[in-house]
Amino acid sequence: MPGCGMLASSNRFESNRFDGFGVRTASPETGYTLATISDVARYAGVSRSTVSHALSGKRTISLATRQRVNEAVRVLNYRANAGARALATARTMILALVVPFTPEEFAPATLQYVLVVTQTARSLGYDVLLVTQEEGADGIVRVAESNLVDGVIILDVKRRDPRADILSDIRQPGVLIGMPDGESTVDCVDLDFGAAGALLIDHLAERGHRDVIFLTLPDELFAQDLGYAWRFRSAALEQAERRGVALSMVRGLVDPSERAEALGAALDEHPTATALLVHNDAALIDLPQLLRQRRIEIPRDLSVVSIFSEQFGKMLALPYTAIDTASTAVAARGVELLVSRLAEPERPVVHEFIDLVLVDRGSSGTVA
Amino acid sequence: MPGCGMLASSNRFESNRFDGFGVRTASPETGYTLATISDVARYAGVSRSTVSHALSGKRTISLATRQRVNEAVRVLNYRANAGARALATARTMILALVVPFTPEEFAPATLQYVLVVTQTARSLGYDVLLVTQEEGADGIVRVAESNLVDGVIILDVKRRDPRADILSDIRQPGVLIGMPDGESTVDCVDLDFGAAGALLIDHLAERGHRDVIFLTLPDELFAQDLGYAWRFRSAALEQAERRGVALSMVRGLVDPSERAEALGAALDEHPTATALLVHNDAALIDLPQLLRQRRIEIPRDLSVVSIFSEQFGKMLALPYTAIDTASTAVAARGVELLVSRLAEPERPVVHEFIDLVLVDRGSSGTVA
DNA sequence: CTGAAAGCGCTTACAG
DNA sequence: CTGAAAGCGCTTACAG
Repeated sequence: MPGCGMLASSNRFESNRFDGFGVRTASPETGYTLATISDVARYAGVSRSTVSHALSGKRTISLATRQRVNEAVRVLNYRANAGARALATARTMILALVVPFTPEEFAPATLQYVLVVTQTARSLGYDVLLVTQEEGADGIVRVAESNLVDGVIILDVKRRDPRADILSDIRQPGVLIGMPDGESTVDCVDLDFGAAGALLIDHLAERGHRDVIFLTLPDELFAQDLGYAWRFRSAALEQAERRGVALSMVRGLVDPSERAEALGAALDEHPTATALLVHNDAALIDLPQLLRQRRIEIPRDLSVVSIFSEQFGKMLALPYTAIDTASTAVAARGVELLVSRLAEPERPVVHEFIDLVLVDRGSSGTVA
Repeated sequence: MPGCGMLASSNRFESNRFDGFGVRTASPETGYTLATISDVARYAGVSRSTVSHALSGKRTISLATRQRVNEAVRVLNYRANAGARALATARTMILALVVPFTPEEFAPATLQYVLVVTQTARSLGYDVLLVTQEEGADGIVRVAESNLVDGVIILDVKRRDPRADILSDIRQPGVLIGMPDGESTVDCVDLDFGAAGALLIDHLAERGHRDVIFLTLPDELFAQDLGYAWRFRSAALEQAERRGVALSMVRGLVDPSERAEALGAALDEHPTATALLVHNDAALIDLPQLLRQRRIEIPRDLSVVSIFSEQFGKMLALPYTAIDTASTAVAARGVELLVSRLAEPERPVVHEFIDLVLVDRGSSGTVA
């Protein structure tokens, strides 16, 4: 198809006739070319710098000129070329989001983070580029060093996270959604999973529970050094010790059939337990059935408290008193922190916890 | 912090001394600037065009020169600026992925599509930019007209999808992961949900089942005009008619507590049914419990066949004979189609179905 | 309030 | 086999 290449615009500037602009042709078959800032300037009868300033608002433009520019933009359907703008400003308005791919972890929560990060970023003027865990640290370096992104968001932060170290090697700022151990030099935000574990123990202790089953995440997630897993468990164990609560720890399993069986066995082995503390989304799927099978009524026979995301709870109608993991708030705040650092690179590093909210759904009773 | 701005590189080219290159300084505190192709050219003692060609391999370069360039790239840690490259080539090597945000739909499948799309794109040299459904059609137009992306991938395709129409308004090609009604002018790939519905009916009919409960997706998803929902249901109904199978349709519900109750009621209301056909992820969560409660044994008392993704099945250990939705294959193929269209814009449009695979897990028995 | 010009960092005909 | 130069489409000091 000779002579109709999409970039065949070499002589677009030769003519002064207004039909020479790079507007769309009627037929998409013939190809068309997008209007550039030069087209707009010519149509409006002003300079390119005036167009640029009129659109950015970075200097005062007379009303008449501004209107002419806006009209030209409208007629020519002009939109600034992202690459050219990025080159000129050294900002891409794109954030990288490093998405975890942890088969042992539960998908609904992960998707929620991805969606909220993207929406929040958009509301602040940024787009989101995905970097898969598969590509890992290399991916972060790649998109950073090629100046493809202005900042990096990391999910599923580990206590000792190599990806956090990489952030200090690159030009762009980053934010951790999750809390690493020690004094991170990068902004981070998370739910306070330690406080959450302690709070749930307190909740049970105050109601007289002294014999509690603690159903944790599968070992595979602890092996991945995930901060939220470790912090919740450690704090729950410590607080139980402090409050004189006997905590029988039961490890969650990844395999779904073994998973339910192990949980059932744990229930059977601890007939004296008056409460169940659950930090394990997968187990929450199995739990209702297991309790019903055993004719265990909540909270009469057993109190149950847990921690899960609002979305997950709604999906399954989980009727348990629980702390909301607040994934929406955490993810949104993470993006805000990153964007604020972009605006003010020298502001002090913040390590922020989102407020804990315990939703009482009546699944915890009092022991005499 | 005067004099240490990250872009303070204006006189980088004045000096011929080799310490003038834009390599990183030891301390990240002082800021640093990335090496450009000019730095590499100077270090290697060649022209910028030679560097460019040596790296792209687009023309033959003498071994000696190539080695010098590679060494310079290594020493200066050079990586091409994405924006500059995009501007010069009119290609960004980024694909837009329009992610659905359908609360009624099940998250695990959606995340799987996102992950596979991203990984496949990477393996073909592309990055993936997320466009949320929230921003909708405007988002597609925005990233396309600003030349932020080279192509667009659309998930959760509707039978009559306005986003598919938008694809013909933009310069970039698109691909639909899902099948719209009619002769789409854009490439699309999907599982053949129509054939899937018919195949499962055949499977039951061949085993003598004549009285079958058909548990469908919630009305909310049909209301969204989702192609896979409609096609599966229509085909199942038609094929049942053809094979003389009485199909009692039970609508899935979104609310999780009503959902299980309604399904239980349906089971009770159809005691003569010998089989259950399920196209509803959420219902599959509730099903094991409901069947156990009623002491219904599979396949002795009831045959169950379904359709779900491998990932979802694994998560719940679903022991049902079922068609695999093959989300991995579908998503990967979608990206391949888009990239192949990028390479060959004039190739004929393809509407492709991924092969159906029915996995027999022994949950369907024979009726005398 | 506005314009001419330089520059961002690449690629790619063009010329040798 | 290699280089000088133009050009991609923006923004932003600089000058008036």
